[in-house]
Amino acid sequence: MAPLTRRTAFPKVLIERDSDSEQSSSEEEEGEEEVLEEEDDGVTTANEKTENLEEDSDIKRKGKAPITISLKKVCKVCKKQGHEAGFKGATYIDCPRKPCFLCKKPGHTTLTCPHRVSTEHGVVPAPRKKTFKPLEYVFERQLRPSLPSIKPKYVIPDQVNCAVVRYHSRRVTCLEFHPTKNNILLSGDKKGQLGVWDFGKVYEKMVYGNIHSCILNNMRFNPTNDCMIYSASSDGTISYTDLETGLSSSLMNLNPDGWQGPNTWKMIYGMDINSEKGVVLVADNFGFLYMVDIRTNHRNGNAILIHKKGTKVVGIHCNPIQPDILLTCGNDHFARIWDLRYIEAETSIYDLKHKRVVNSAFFSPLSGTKILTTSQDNRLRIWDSIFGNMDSPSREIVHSHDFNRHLTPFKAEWDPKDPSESLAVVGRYISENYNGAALHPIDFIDTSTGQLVAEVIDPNITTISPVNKLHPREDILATGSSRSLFIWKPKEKSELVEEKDERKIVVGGRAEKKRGKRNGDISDESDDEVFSSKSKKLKSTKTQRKLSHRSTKDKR
DNA sequence: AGACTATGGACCC
DNA sequence: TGGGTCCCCTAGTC
Repeated sequence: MAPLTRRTAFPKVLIERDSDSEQSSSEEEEGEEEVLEEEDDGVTTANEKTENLEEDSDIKRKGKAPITISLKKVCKVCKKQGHEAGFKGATYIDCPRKPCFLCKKPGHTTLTCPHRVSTEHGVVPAPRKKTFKPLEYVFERQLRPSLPSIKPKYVIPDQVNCAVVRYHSRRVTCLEFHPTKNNILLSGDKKGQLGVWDFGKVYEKMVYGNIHSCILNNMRFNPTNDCMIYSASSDGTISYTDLETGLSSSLMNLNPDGWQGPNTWKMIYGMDINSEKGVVLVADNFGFLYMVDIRTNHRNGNAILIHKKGTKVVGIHCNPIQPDILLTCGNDHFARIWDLRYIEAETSIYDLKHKRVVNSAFFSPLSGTKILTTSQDNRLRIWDSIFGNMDSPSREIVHSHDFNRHLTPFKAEWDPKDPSESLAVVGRYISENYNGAALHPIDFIDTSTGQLVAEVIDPNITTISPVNKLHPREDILATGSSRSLFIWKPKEKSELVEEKDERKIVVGGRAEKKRGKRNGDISDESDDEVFSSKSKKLKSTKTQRKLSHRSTKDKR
Protein backbone atom coordinates (compact mmCIF):
# COMPACT_ATOMS: atom_id res chain seq x y z
CA MET A 1 0.00 0.00 0.00
CA ALA A 2 1.21 3.42 -0.87
CA PRO A 3 1.64 5.56 2.20
CA LEU A 4 -0.79 8.36 2.63
CA THR A 5 1.92 10.95 2.74
CA ARG A 6 2.88 10.02 -0.77
CA ARG A 7 -0.56 10.75 -2.02
CA THR A 8 -0.49 14.25 -0.67
CA ALA A 9 2.90 14.89 -2.17
CA PHE A 10 1.46 14.64 -5.68
CA PRO A 11 -1.19 16.71 -7.31
CA LYS A 12 -4.51 15.05 -7.85
CA VAL A 13 -4.63 13.16 -11.08
CA LEU A 14 -7.78 13.06 -13.11
CA ILE A 15 -8.24 10.23 -15.48
CA GLU A 16 -10.10 10.98 -18.63
CA ARG A 17 -11.63 7.91 -20.17
CA ASP A 18 -12.97 7.44 -23.62
CA SER A 19 -16.67 6.95 -23.71
CA ASP A 20 -16.12 4.17 -26.24
CA SER A 21 -13.86 2.18 -24.01
CA GLU A 22 -16.27 2.65 -21.17
CA GLN A 23 -19.00 1.03 -23.16
CA SER A 24 -16.95 -1.87 -24.37
CA SER A 25 -15.49 -2.64 -20.99
CA SER A 26 -18.40 -4.51 -19.53
CA GLU A 27 -16.30 -7.66 -19.46
CA GLU A 28 -13.07 -5.99 -18.55
CA GLU A 29 -13.31 -5.89 -14.82
CA GLU A 30 -9.68 -6.79 -14.28
CA GLY A 31 -8.53 -4.02 -16.53
CA GLU A 32 -10.64 -1.49 -14.70
CA GLU A 33 -9.20 -2.49 -11.38
CA GLU A 34 -5.71 -1.89 -12.59
CA VAL A 35 -6.63 1.55 -13.76
CA LEU A 36 -8.11 2.40 -10.40
CA GLU A 37 -4.99 1.33 -8.57
CA GLU A 38 -2.97 3.51 -10.83
CA GLU A 39 -5.25 6.36 -9.96
CA ASP A 40 -4.55 5.90 -6.27
CA ASP A 41 -0.85 5.86 -6.71
CA GLY A 42 -0.78 8.60 -9.22
CA VAL A 43 1.54 6.49 -11.27
CA THR A 44 1.10 5.42 -14.83
CA THR A 45 2.30 2.18 -16.28
CA ALA A 46 3.91 1.29 -19.53
CA ASN A 47 0.70 -0.43 -20.50
CA GLU A 48 -0.88 2.83 -21.38
CA LYS A 49 -0.12 3.38 -24.95
CA THR A 50 -0.67 7.11 -25.03
CA GLU A 51 -0.94 9.63 -22.36
CA ASN A 52 -1.68 13.26 -22.70
CA LEU A 53 -0.18 15.07 -19.84
CA GLU A 54 -0.65 18.70 -19.27
CA GLU A 55 2.96 19.24 -18.59
CA ASP A 56 3.10 22.55 -16.98
CA SER A 57 6.09 22.32 -14.72
CA ASP A 58 5.06 25.39 -12.73
CA ILE A 59 1.73 23.95 -11.81
CA LYS A 60 3.33 20.64 -10.98
CA ARG A 61 5.73 22.23 -8.56
CA LYS A 62 3.03 24.14 -6.80
CA GLY A 63 0.87 21.01 -6.60
CA LYS A 64 -2.32 22.92 -7.11
CA ALA A 65 -3.95 22.37 -10.47
CA PRO A 66 -4.84 18.77 -11.26
CA ILE A 67 -3.04 16.91 -13.97
CA THR A 68 -5.35 15.34 -16.48
CA ILE A 69 -4.25 12.03 -17.94
CA SER A 70 -6.16 10.71 -20.85
CA LEU A 71 -6.01 6.91 -20.89
CA LYS A 72 -6.51 6.28 -24.53
CA LYS A 73 -6.14 2.62 -25.26
CA VAL A 74 -4.81 1.65 -28.63
CA CYS A 75 -6.16 -1.43 -30.38
CA LYS A 76 -3.39 -3.71 -31.61
CA VAL A 77 -5.52 -4.77 -34.55
CA CYS A 78 -6.74 -1.49 -36.02
CA LYS A 79 -4.31 0.83 -34.19
CA LYS A 80 -7.21 3.10 -33.30
CA GLN A 81 -7.82 4.50 -29.85
CA GLY A 82 -10.70 3.89 -27.54
CA HIS A 83 -10.73 0.12 -27.37
CA GLU A 84 -8.38 -2.83 -27.17
CA ALA A 85 -8.38 -6.23 -28.84
CA GLY A 86 -6.82 -9.32 -27.33
CA PHE A 87 -7.20 -11.68 -24.44
CA LYS A 88 -8.87 -10.49 -21.29
CA GLY A 89 -8.16 -13.45 -19.14
CA ALA A 90 -9.21 -16.46 -21.17
CA THR A 91 -11.68 -14.56 -23.29
CA TYR A 92 -10.63 -12.93 -26.50
CA ILE A 93 -12.10 -9.51 -27.17
CA ASP A 94 -12.43 -8.71 -30.86
CA CYS A 95 -11.62 -5.39 -32.38
CA PRO A 96 -15.09 -3.90 -32.87
CA ARG A 97 -14.01 -2.16 -36.04
CA LYS A 98 -13.41 -5.46 -37.80
CA PRO A 99 -16.05 -7.84 -39.04
CA CYS A 100 -17.04 -10.57 -36.59
CA PHE A 101 -14.22 -13.10 -36.36
CA LEU A 102 -16.75 -15.91 -36.35
CA CYS A 103 -19.34 -15.16 -39.01
CA LYS A 104 -17.34 -12.50 -40.87
CA LYS A 105 -20.20 -10.04 -40.88
CA PRO A 106 -19.67 -6.44 -39.70
CA GLY A 107 -21.61 -4.73 -36.94
CA HIS A 108 -20.86 -7.03 -34.04
CA THR A 109 -18.05 -9.08 -32.53
CA THR A 110 -17.63 -12.75 -31.74
CA LEU A 111 -18.88 -12.19 -28.20
CA THR A 112 -22.27 -11.06 -29.45
CA CYS A 113 -22.41 -13.05 -32.68
CA PRO A 114 -25.73 -14.89 -32.96
CA HIS A 115 -23.89 -17.94 -34.26
CA ARG A 116 -21.91 -18.19 -31.08
CA VAL A 117 -25.00 -19.05 -29.12
CA SER A 118 -26.54 -21.37 -31.62
CA THR A 119 -24.63 -22.88 -34.46
CA GLU A 120 -27.80 -23.56 -36.31
CA HIS A 121 -27.91 -21.66 -39.52
CA GLY A 122 -29.77 -23.47 -42.19
CA VAL A 123 -31.20 -22.48 -45.48
CA VAL A 124 -34.29 -24.11 -46.91
CA PRO A 125 -33.35 -27.46 -48.41
CA ALA A 126 -32.80 -27.18 -52.11
CA PRO A 127 -35.73 -28.42 -54.19
CA ARG A 128 -35.33 -31.58 -56.15
CA LYS A 129 -35.08 -30.87 -59.78
CA LYS A 130 -35.59 -33.24 -62.66
CA THR A 131 -32.41 -33.49 -64.63
CA PHE A 132 -31.40 -36.03 -67.17
CA LYS A 133 -27.87 -36.42 -66.08
CA PRO A 134 -26.45 -39.90 -65.55
CA LEU A 135 -26.20 -39.22 -61.82
CA GLU A 136 -29.99 -39.28 -61.58
CA TYR A 137 -30.14 -42.83 -62.75
CA VAL A 138 -27.35 -43.94 -60.51
CA PHE A 139 -29.17 -42.42 -57.59
CA GLU A 140 -32.57 -43.94 -58.30
CA ARG A 141 -31.28 -47.41 -59.06
CA GLN A 142 -28.37 -47.88 -56.69
CA LEU A 143 -28.37 -45.39 -53.92
CA ARG A 144 -31.86 -44.47 -52.90
CA PRO A 145 -32.70 -47.94 -51.55
CA SER A 146 -29.70 -47.84 -49.24
CA LEU A 147 -30.52 -44.48 -47.67
CA PRO A 148 -31.22 -44.93 -43.98
CA SER A 149 -34.12 -43.16 -42.36
CA ILE A 150 -33.62 -43.69 -38.64
CA LYS A 151 -31.45 -41.37 -36.69
CA PRO A 152 -29.20 -43.01 -34.12
CA LYS A 153 -28.09 -41.76 -30.76
CA TYR A 154 -24.63 -40.37 -31.12
CA VAL A 155 -21.80 -41.77 -29.05
CA ILE A 156 -19.20 -39.09 -28.54
CA PRO A 157 -15.60 -40.00 -27.70
CA ASP A 158 -15.12 -37.22 -25.19
CA GLN A 159 -12.29 -38.33 -22.95
CA VAL A 160 -8.63 -38.54 -23.79
CA ASN A 161 -7.60 -42.15 -23.43
CA CYS A 162 -3.98 -41.87 -24.42
CA ALA A 163 -1.66 -39.54 -26.23
CA VAL A 164 1.77 -39.06 -27.65
CA VAL A 165 3.14 -35.57 -27.37
CA ARG A 166 6.18 -34.30 -29.20
CA TYR A 167 5.80 -37.36 -31.33
CA HIS A 168 6.30 -35.54 -34.57
CA SER A 169 8.89 -32.81 -34.83
CA ARG A 170 6.51 -30.54 -36.72
CA ARG A 171 2.77 -30.08 -36.70
CA VAL A 172 0.54 -32.97 -37.69
CA THR A 173 -1.03 -32.61 -41.12
CA CYS A 174 -3.01 -35.80 -41.67
CA LEU A 175 -4.29 -38.87 -39.89
CA GLU A 176 -5.51 -42.25 -41.03
CA PHE A 177 -6.76 -45.31 -39.17
CA HIS A 178 -5.60 -48.71 -40.29
CA PRO A 179 -8.33 -50.43 -42.31
CA THR A 180 -8.15 -53.71 -40.40
CA LYS A 181 -5.99 -53.29 -37.28
CA ASN A 182 -8.12 -51.32 -34.86
CA ASN A 183 -5.34 -49.80 -32.78
CA ILE A 184 -3.08 -48.51 -35.49
CA LEU A 185 -3.05 -44.83 -36.33
CA LEU A 186 -0.98 -43.30 -39.10
CA SER A 187 0.00 -39.68 -38.96
CA GLY A 188 1.83 -37.37 -41.29
CA ASP A 189 3.53 -34.11 -40.47
CA LYS A 190 4.71 -30.90 -42.04
CA LYS A 191 8.22 -32.20 -42.38
CA GLY A 192 7.05 -35.20 -44.38
CA GLN A 193 7.47 -37.74 -41.64
CA LEU A 194 5.13 -40.66 -41.27
CA GLY A 195 4.14 -41.93 -37.86
CA VAL A 196 2.80 -45.39 -37.14
CA TRP A 197 1.41 -45.65 -33.66
CA ASP A 198 -0.19 -48.58 -31.88
CA PHE A 199 -2.30 -46.65 -29.39
CA GLY A 200 -3.44 -49.91 -27.84
CA LYS A 201 0.08 -50.43 -26.58
CA VAL A 202 0.84 -46.72 -26.34
CA TYR A 203 4.62 -47.17 -26.45
CA GLU A 204 4.68 -48.92 -29.79
CA LYS A 205 5.35 -46.17 -32.19
CA MET A 206 7.54 -45.52 -35.14
CA VAL A 207 8.35 -42.43 -37.12
CA TYR A 208 9.72 -42.75 -40.62
CA GLY A 209 11.60 -39.67 -41.70
CA ASN A 210 12.93 -40.48 -45.11
CA ILE A 211 9.77 -40.84 -47.14
CA HIS A 212 9.08 -37.23 -48.01
CA SER A 213 11.03 -34.03 -47.74
CA CYS A 214 8.13 -31.73 -46.86
CA ILE A 215 4.44 -31.70 -45.92
CA LEU A 216 2.80 -35.09 -46.01
CA ASN A 217 -0.65 -34.04 -47.16
CA ASN A 218 -2.56 -37.27 -47.56
CA MET A 219 -2.37 -41.02 -47.07
CA ARG A 220 -4.31 -43.91 -48.51
CA PHE A 221 -3.99 -47.62 -47.89
CA ASN A 222 -3.53 -49.96 -50.78
CA PRO A 223 -7.01 -51.50 -51.11
CA THR A 224 -5.59 -54.95 -51.73
CA ASN A 225 -2.66 -54.91 -49.29
CA ASP A 226 -3.10 -53.09 -46.01
CA CYS A 227 0.59 -53.20 -45.19
CA MET A 228 1.24 -50.66 -47.88
CA ILE A 229 0.27 -47.04 -48.09
CA TYR A 230 0.36 -44.33 -50.69
CA SER A 231 1.28 -40.88 -49.51
CA ALA A 232 1.12 -37.53 -51.27
CA SER A 233 3.42 -34.70 -50.40
CA SER A 234 4.24 -31.11 -51.14
CA ASP A 235 7.58 -32.39 -52.37
CA GLY A 236 5.66 -33.35 -55.50
CA THR A 237 5.89 -37.09 -55.09
CA ILE A 238 3.61 -39.98 -54.34
CA SER A 239 5.35 -42.59 -52.26
CA TYR A 240 4.46 -46.20 -51.77
CA THR A 241 5.58 -47.36 -48.36
CA ASP A 242 5.74 -50.63 -46.49
CA LEU A 243 4.49 -49.93 -42.98
CA GLU A 244 6.47 -52.75 -41.42
CA THR A 245 9.84 -51.76 -42.75
CA GLY A 246 9.40 -48.12 -43.68
CA LEU A 247 10.91 -48.88 -47.07
CA SER A 248 9.34 -46.78 -49.75
CA SER A 249 9.43 -46.32 -53.46
CA SER A 250 8.32 -43.38 -55.51
CA LEU A 251 5.20 -43.85 -57.57
CA MET A 252 5.38 -40.47 -59.21
CA ASN A 253 7.59 -37.42 -59.03
CA LEU A 254 6.27 -34.18 -60.44
CA ASN A 255 9.57 -32.38 -59.88
CA PRO A 256 12.07 -34.62 -61.65
CA ASP A 257 14.41 -31.70 -62.28
CA GLY A 258 14.45 -30.56 -58.69
CA TRP A 259 13.93 -27.03 -57.47
CA GLN A 260 13.63 -24.56 -60.32
CA GLY A 261 11.89 -21.86 -58.31
CA PRO A 262 8.41 -21.48 -56.90
CA ASN A 263 6.78 -20.96 -60.28
CA THR A 264 7.47 -24.50 -61.37
CA TRP A 265 7.62 -26.47 -58.12
CA LYS A 266 4.67 -28.83 -57.99
CA MET A 267 3.06 -29.91 -54.77
CA ILE A 268 0.54 -32.70 -54.31
CA TYR A 269 -2.28 -32.17 -51.87
CA GLY A 270 -5.39 -34.15 -52.69
CA MET A 271 -5.23 -37.89 -53.20
CA ASP A 272 -7.65 -40.77 -53.41
CA ILE A 273 -7.77 -44.24 -54.87
CA ASN A 274 -10.33 -45.54 -57.31
CA SER A 275 -10.04 -49.21 -56.50
CA GLU A 276 -12.32 -50.30 -59.33
CA LYS A 277 -10.08 -48.76 -61.90
CA GLY A 278 -6.93 -49.40 -59.88
CA VAL A 279 -5.70 -45.84 -60.10
CA VAL A 280 -4.30 -43.36 -57.64
CA LEU A 281 -5.73 -39.92 -58.26
CA VAL A 282 -3.75 -36.88 -57.19
CA ALA A 283 -3.84 -33.20 -57.96
CA ASP A 284 -1.23 -30.49 -57.79
CA ASN A 285 -1.01 -26.84 -56.88
CA PHE A 286 -1.44 -25.69 -60.48
CA GLY A 287 -4.94 -27.12 -60.94
CA PHE A 288 -4.07 -30.42 -62.61
CA LEU A 289 -5.24 -33.96 -61.97
CA TYR A 290 -2.96 -36.95 -62.45
CA MET A 291 -3.87 -40.60 -62.54
CA VAL A 292 -1.39 -43.35 -61.82
CA ASP A 293 -2.09 -47.01 -62.49
CA ILE A 294 -1.43 -49.02 -59.35
CA ARG A 295 -0.41 -52.15 -61.21
CA THR A 296 1.92 -50.70 -63.78
CA ASN A 297 3.06 -47.61 -61.83
CA HIS A 298 2.53 -45.63 -65.00
CA ARG A 299 0.69 -42.43 -65.45
CA ASN A 300 -2.63 -42.71 -67.25
CA GLY A 301 -2.77 -40.09 -69.99
CA ASN A 302 -1.96 -36.46 -69.50
CA ALA A 303 -2.62 -34.20 -66.60
CA ILE A 304 -6.13 -32.73 -66.74
CA LEU A 305 -6.93 -29.20 -65.69
CA ILE A 306 -9.71 -29.58 -63.12
CA HIS A 307 -9.52 -26.28 -61.28
CA LYS A 308 -8.56 -22.78 -62.30
CA LYS A 309 -5.14 -22.85 -63.84
CA GLY A 310 -2.42 -22.00 -61.38
CA THR A 311 -4.51 -22.65 -58.28
CA LYS A 312 -4.05 -25.35 -55.72
CA VAL A 313 -6.29 -28.40 -55.69
CA VAL A 314 -6.48 -29.48 -52.07
CA GLY A 315 -8.99 -32.30 -52.00
CA ILE A 316 -9.96 -35.33 -54.02
CA HIS A 317 -12.60 -37.84 -53.03
CA CYS A 318 -14.06 -40.75 -54.97
CA ASN A 319 -17.73 -41.50 -54.33
CA PRO A 320 -17.94 -44.56 -52.05
CA ILE A 321 -20.68 -46.17 -54.12
CA GLN A 322 -19.78 -44.95 -57.56
CA PRO A 323 -15.98 -44.53 -57.54
CA ASP A 324 -16.08 -42.99 -60.99
CA ILE A 325 -17.84 -39.99 -59.53
CA LEU A 326 -15.13 -37.70 -58.31
CA LEU A 327 -15.29 -34.72 -55.98
CA THR A 328 -12.51 -32.17 -55.99
CA CYS A 329 -11.99 -28.86 -54.26
CA GLY A 330 -9.43 -26.15 -54.22
CA ASN A 331 -8.25 -22.60 -53.96
CA ASP A 332 -10.40 -21.36 -56.83
CA HIS A 333 -13.34 -21.32 -54.38
CA PHE A 334 -15.01 -24.30 -56.00
CA ALA A 335 -15.77 -27.88 -55.22
CA ARG A 336 -16.46 -29.78 -58.43
CA ILE A 337 -18.06 -33.09 -59.28
CA TRP A 338 -16.68 -35.09 -62.17
CA ASP A 339 -17.33 -38.34 -63.94
CA LEU A 340 -14.01 -40.12 -64.37
CA ARG A 341 -15.26 -41.89 -67.46
CA TYR A 342 -15.58 -38.68 -69.39
CA ILE A 343 -13.16 -36.43 -67.63
CA GLU A 344 -11.30 -33.66 -69.36
CA ALA A 345 -10.91 -29.96 -68.71
CA GLU A 346 -14.21 -28.17 -68.18
CA THR A 347 -16.36 -31.29 -68.15
CA SER A 348 -17.37 -31.10 -64.52
CA ILE A 349 -20.92 -32.19 -63.77
CA TYR A 350 -21.40 -29.60 -61.05
CA ASP A 351 -19.43 -26.65 -59.78
CA LEU A 352 -20.19 -25.89 -56.15
CA LYS A 353 -19.37 -22.26 -55.54
CA HIS A 354 -17.94 -21.07 -52.24
CA LYS A 355 -17.03 -17.63 -50.98
CA ARG A 356 -13.48 -18.60 -50.10
CA VAL A 357 -10.98 -21.40 -50.53
CA VAL A 358 -12.48 -24.85 -50.01
CA ASN A 359 -10.31 -26.81 -47.58
CA SER A 360 -12.09 -30.10 -48.09
CA ALA A 361 -15.05 -31.73 -49.76
CA PHE A 362 -16.21 -35.22 -48.85
CA PHE A 363 -19.00 -37.45 -50.04
CA SER A 364 -20.96 -38.98 -47.22
CA PRO A 365 -19.25 -42.26 -46.36
CA LEU A 366 -22.04 -44.79 -46.84
CA SER A 367 -24.38 -43.72 -49.59
CA GLY A 368 -22.24 -40.99 -51.06
CA THR A 369 -25.33 -38.87 -51.61
CA LYS A 370 -24.35 -35.92 -49.46
CA ILE A 371 -21.41 -33.61 -49.67
CA LEU A 372 -19.75 -31.85 -46.76
CA THR A 373 -17.38 -28.99 -47.47
CA THR A 374 -15.20 -26.84 -45.24
CA SER A 375 -14.49 -23.39 -46.55
CA GLN A 376 -12.26 -20.61 -45.30
CA ASP A 377 -15.27 -18.32 -45.02
CA ASN A 378 -15.93 -20.05 -41.69
CA ARG A 379 -18.82 -22.10 -42.97
CA LEU A 380 -19.50 -25.76 -43.34
CA ARG A 381 -21.80 -26.55 -46.23
CA ILE A 382 -23.91 -29.57 -46.89
CA TRP A 383 -25.41 -30.51 -50.19
CA ASP A 384 -28.17 -32.87 -49.11
CA SER A 385 -28.27 -34.83 -52.28
CA ILE A 386 -25.87 -34.55 -55.13
CA PHE A 387 -28.85 -35.37 -57.30
CA GLY A 388 -30.87 -32.34 -56.41
CA ASN A 389 -30.45 -28.72 -57.28
CA MET A 390 -26.83 -27.93 -56.77
CA ASP A 391 -27.07 -24.20 -57.24
CA SER A 392 -26.85 -23.64 -53.53
CA PRO A 393 -26.04 -25.77 -50.51
CA SER A 394 -28.90 -27.28 -48.57
CA ARG A 395 -27.36 -26.00 -45.38
CA GLU A 396 -24.67 -23.63 -44.22
CA ILE A 397 -23.29 -23.86 -40.72
CA VAL A 398 -21.26 -20.98 -39.36
CA HIS A 399 -18.33 -22.48 -37.53
CA SER A 400 -14.97 -21.09 -36.51
CA HIS A 401 -12.28 -22.78 -38.53
CA ASP A 402 -10.38 -19.81 -39.90
CA PHE A 403 -7.43 -20.10 -42.13
CA ASN A 404 -4.11 -19.45 -40.46
CA ARG A 405 -0.86 -19.98 -42.28
CA HIS A 406 0.66 -21.62 -39.25
CA LEU A 407 -2.07 -24.20 -38.81
CA THR A 408 -2.96 -27.25 -40.83
CA PRO A 409 -6.20 -26.30 -42.64
CA PHE A 410 -9.34 -27.46 -40.86
CA LYS A 411 -11.35 -30.18 -42.54
CA ALA A 412 -14.76 -31.26 -41.31
CA GLU A 413 -15.12 -35.01 -41.66
CA TRP A 414 -18.08 -37.34 -41.59
CA ASP A 415 -18.46 -39.97 -38.92
CA PRO A 416 -18.01 -43.12 -41.02
CA LYS A 417 -20.13 -45.12 -38.55
CA ASP A 418 -23.18 -42.91 -38.47
CA PRO A 419 -25.88 -44.69 -40.48
CA SER A 420 -27.80 -41.47 -40.93
CA GLU A 421 -24.75 -39.75 -42.38
CA SER A 422 -25.30 -36.63 -40.33
CA LEU A 423 -22.58 -36.45 -37.74
CA ALA A 424 -19.41 -34.55 -38.56
CA VAL A 425 -16.35 -33.67 -36.54
CA VAL A 426 -14.27 -30.53 -36.91
CA GLY A 427 -11.81 -28.66 -34.72
CA ARG A 428 -12.62 -25.14 -33.60
CA TYR A 429 -10.30 -22.18 -34.04
CA ILE A 430 -11.62 -19.68 -31.52
CA SER A 431 -11.07 -20.57 -27.95
CA GLU A 432 -13.71 -20.71 -25.31
CA ASN A 433 -13.33 -19.84 -21.66
CA TYR A 434 -13.40 -23.10 -19.71
CA ASN A 435 -12.98 -22.42 -16.03
CA GLY A 436 -10.61 -19.62 -16.76
CA ALA A 437 -8.63 -21.44 -19.41
CA ALA A 438 -8.76 -20.69 -23.10
CA LEU A 439 -9.18 -24.04 -24.81
CA HIS A 440 -9.99 -24.91 -28.38
CA PRO A 441 -12.66 -27.62 -28.47
CA ILE A 442 -13.33 -30.22 -31.10
CA ASP A 443 -16.89 -29.96 -32.31
CA PHE A 444 -19.35 -32.67 -33.22
CA ILE A 445 -22.03 -31.24 -35.43
CA ASP A 446 -25.28 -32.75 -36.61
CA THR A 447 -25.19 -31.55 -40.19
CA SER A 448 -28.84 -32.33 -40.73
CA THR A 449 -29.89 -29.72 -38.19
CA GLY A 450 -26.78 -27.61 -37.80
CA GLN A 451 -26.80 -28.28 -34.07
CA LEU A 452 -23.66 -28.59 -32.05
CA VAL A 453 -23.98 -32.08 -30.60
CA ALA A 454 -20.86 -31.96 -28.46
CA GLU A 455 -17.70 -29.97 -27.90
CA VAL A 456 -14.86 -31.96 -26.45
CA ILE A 457 -11.90 -30.52 -24.59
CA ASP A 458 -9.05 -31.69 -22.42
CA PRO A 459 -6.91 -29.41 -20.26
CA ASN A 460 -3.82 -31.11 -21.69
CA ILE A 461 -4.73 -29.93 -25.16
CA THR A 462 -4.00 -26.24 -25.12
CA THR A 463 -3.29 -25.96 -28.81
CA ILE A 464 -5.73 -25.82 -31.70
CA SER A 465 -6.72 -29.21 -33.12
CA PRO A 466 -7.33 -28.85 -36.83
CA VAL A 467 -6.84 -32.53 -37.70
CA ASN A 468 -9.46 -34.99 -36.53
CA LYS A 469 -10.40 -38.45 -37.65
CA LEU A 470 -13.17 -40.72 -36.44
CA HIS A 471 -12.47 -44.42 -36.32
CA PRO A 472 -14.19 -46.44 -39.07
CA ARG A 473 -15.47 -49.11 -36.66
CA GLU A 474 -15.05 -48.04 -33.05
CA ASP A 475 -16.15 -45.04 -31.03
CA ILE A 476 -12.74 -43.48 -31.17
CA LEU A 477 -11.56 -40.07 -32.21
CA ALA A 478 -7.99 -39.31 -33.18
CA THR A 479 -6.79 -35.73 -32.94
CA GLY A 480 -3.71 -34.08 -34.31
CA SER A 481 -2.94 -30.91 -32.39
CA SER A 482 0.32 -29.19 -33.14
CA ARG A 483 2.92 -31.96 -32.80
CA SER A 484 0.81 -34.18 -30.57
CA LEU A 485 -1.64 -36.98 -31.15
CA PHE A 486 -4.58 -37.79 -28.91
CA ILE A 487 -6.95 -40.73 -28.79
CA TRP A 488 -10.40 -40.08 -27.39
CA LYS A 489 -12.93 -42.63 -26.20
CA PRO A 490 -16.38 -42.24 -24.68
CA LYS A 491 -16.31 -41.73 -20.94
CA GLU A 492 -18.50 -44.71 -20.14
CA LYS A 493 -16.44 -46.95 -22.29
CA SER A 494 -13.18 -45.82 -20.76
CA GLU A 495 -14.44 -46.78 -17.33
CA LEU A 496 -15.23 -50.27 -18.47
CA VAL A 497 -11.67 -50.84 -19.52
CA GLU A 498 -9.65 -52.72 -16.92
CA GLU A 499 -7.10 -50.00 -16.43
CA LYS A 500 -9.99 -47.84 -15.31
CA ASP A 501 -9.81 -44.39 -16.75
CA GLU A 502 -6.11 -44.09 -16.28
CA ARG A 503 -5.01 -42.02 -19.16
CA LYS A 504 -1.66 -42.65 -20.66
CA ILE A 505 0.33 -39.89 -22.15
CA VAL A 506 3.65 -40.60 -23.73
CA VAL A 507 6.06 -37.80 -24.17
CA GLY A 508 8.18 -38.79 -27.08
CA GLY A 509 11.25 -36.98 -28.23
CA ARG A 510 13.49 -34.11 -27.64
CA ALA A 511 13.62 -31.14 -25.38
CA GLU A 512 11.47 -32.52 -22.62
CA LYS A 513 11.93 -30.30 -19.64
CA LYS A 514 14.23 -32.28 -17.39
CA ARG A 515 16.35 -33.68 -20.14
CA GLY A 516 17.13 -30.51 -21.96
CA LYS A 517 18.12 -32.57 -24.92
CA ARG A 518 18.45 -30.85 -28.25
CA ASN A 519 18.12 -32.24 -31.72
CA GLY A 520 17.38 -35.67 -30.41
CA ASP A 521 15.82 -38.31 -32.60
CA ILE A 522 12.16 -37.85 -32.04
CA SER A 523 11.43 -41.49 -32.68
CA ASP A 524 13.81 -42.57 -29.96
CA GLU A 525 11.81 -44.93 -27.80
CA SER A 526 14.01 -44.46 -24.78
CA ASP A 527 12.88 -40.88 -24.54
CA ASP A 528 9.38 -41.82 -23.52
CA GLU A 529 7.67 -40.85 -20.35
CA VAL A 530 4.31 -42.01 -19.20
CA PHE A 531 1.92 -39.96 -17.17
CA SER A 532 -1.31 -41.07 -15.72
CA SER A 533 -4.10 -38.58 -15.54
CA LYS A 534 -4.64 -39.17 -11.84
CA SER A 535 -1.19 -38.76 -10.42
CA LYS A 536 0.73 -36.28 -12.49
CA LYS A 537 0.15 -33.41 -14.79
CA LEU A 538 1.67 -33.61 -18.20
CA LYS A 539 3.21 -30.24 -17.75
CA SER A 540 2.19 -27.51 -15.44
CA THR A 541 0.97 -24.93 -17.85
CA LYS A 542 -0.87 -21.82 -16.84
CA THR A 543 -3.98 -23.38 -18.22
CA GLN A 544 -3.76 -26.42 -16.04
CA ARG A 545 -2.93 -24.49 -12.96
CA LYS A 546 -6.01 -22.43 -13.49
CA LEU A 547 -8.10 -25.46 -14.17
CA SER A 548 -6.95 -27.24 -11.08
CA HIS A 549 -8.15 -24.37 -8.96
CA ARG A 550 -11.64 -24.13 -10.32
CA SER A 551 -14.18 -26.80 -10.68
CA THR A 552 -17.21 -25.32 -12.31
CA LYS A 553 -17.66 -24.31 -15.83
CA ASP A 554 -18.37 -20.63 -16.17
CA LYS A 555 -18.68 -20.28 -19.86
CA ARG A 556 -21.70 -18.76 -21.52
C1' DA B 1 10.24 -13.60 -20.45
C1' DG B 2 10.13 -11.61 -24.69
C1' DA B 3 11.66 -11.42 -29.50
C1' DC B 4 11.52 -13.90 -33.48
C1' DT B 5 9.75 -16.70 -37.33
C1' DA B 6 7.84 -20.07 -40.52
C1' DT B 7 4.57 -19.12 -44.12
C1' DG B 8 -0.45 -19.00 -47.28
C1' DG B 9 -4.16 -16.35 -48.86
C1' DA B 10 -6.66 -11.97 -49.59
C1' DC B 11 -6.65 -7.82 -51.40
C1' DC B 12 -4.89 -3.83 -53.47
C1' DC B 13 -3.40 -1.39 -57.50
C1' DT C 1 -2.62 -10.92 -64.12
C1' DG C 2 1.12 -10.15 -60.85
C1' DG C 3 3.87 -8.17 -57.26
C1' DG C 4 3.72 -6.03 -52.80
C1' DT C 5 1.76 -5.78 -48.38
C1' DC C 6 -0.98 -7.04 -44.67
C1' DC C 7 -3.17 -10.33 -41.74
C1' DC C 8 -2.16 -10.60 -36.39
C1' DC C 9 -7.68 -15.57 -30.98
C1' DT C 10 -0.13 -19.91 -33.66
C1' DA C 11 3.49 -22.62 -31.50
C1' DG C 12 7.85 -23.40 -30.59
C1' DT C 13 12.65 -21.97 -30.04
C1' DC C 14 16.34 -19.19 -28.66
